[in-house]
Amino acid sequence: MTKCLQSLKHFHFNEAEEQELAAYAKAIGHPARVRLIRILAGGVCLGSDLVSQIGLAQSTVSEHLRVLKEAGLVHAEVQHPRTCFSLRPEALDRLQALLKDIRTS
Amino acid sequence: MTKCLQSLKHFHFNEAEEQELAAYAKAIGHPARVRLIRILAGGVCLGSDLVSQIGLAQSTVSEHLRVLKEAGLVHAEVQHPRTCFSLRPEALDRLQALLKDIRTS
DNA sequence: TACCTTTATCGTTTATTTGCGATTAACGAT
DNA sequence: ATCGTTAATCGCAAATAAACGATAAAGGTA
Repeated sequence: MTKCLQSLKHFHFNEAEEQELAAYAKAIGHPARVRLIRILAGGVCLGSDLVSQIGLAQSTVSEHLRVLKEAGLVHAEVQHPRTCFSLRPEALDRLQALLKDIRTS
Repeated sequence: MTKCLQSLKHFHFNEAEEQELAAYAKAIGHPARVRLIRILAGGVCLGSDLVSQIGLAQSTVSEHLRVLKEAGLVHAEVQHPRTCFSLRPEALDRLQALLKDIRTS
């Protein structure tokens, strides 16, 4: 009841970390992007292969990959005319650390 | 390069788990909801206190709480006229497990 | 130079999300 | 029975996201 009011005083919210966590989560918050991440967890992959694995238009997959790139979860290395996509494990590490911290913040 | 094509064969995606992970992530994917979760990680809290902690309208906070409830991350116990909100740690456990599994799926 | 392949971007449509004020519902207390 | 308090819901506007087809860009190759 008042337990809450007490503990609130001690919060010094790290707004930057909150936004960081929210941004990661938002990027992962779509089934197609979860699938992309899972595929990439198995190793690097060309965009065209990702497109054929996922039942979505090439432009749609490209957009999902852009979101993942922007969030720092995925890396793209262009080797014309292809692009080699890979997961950035540090990003997942970071996300897991943020999630863990949330429980003791 | 072809590494991807090889590994793709072995995937038997668990679509249910993908959607589960995406749903959790989506719910967390907003700074206000991250903050709500962080507050609740410190203990149960009344809605009115949450509203005053977050600089948003009561209806907006209520909606964010609804999203978190719907995702199973938060529990609400009505004690009229108040409601006591609390975190559901099992949900965070589950989310962390799903995230961990993503790397070895 | 003119193709070919692959990915990114554009333009559009539709759906979802966010945020707010106003209202309603629920019930305990007066 | 009325009042007060608190949270949920409604109705709306604005912003953002999702998806697609079409087009463009970027280089290698013939």
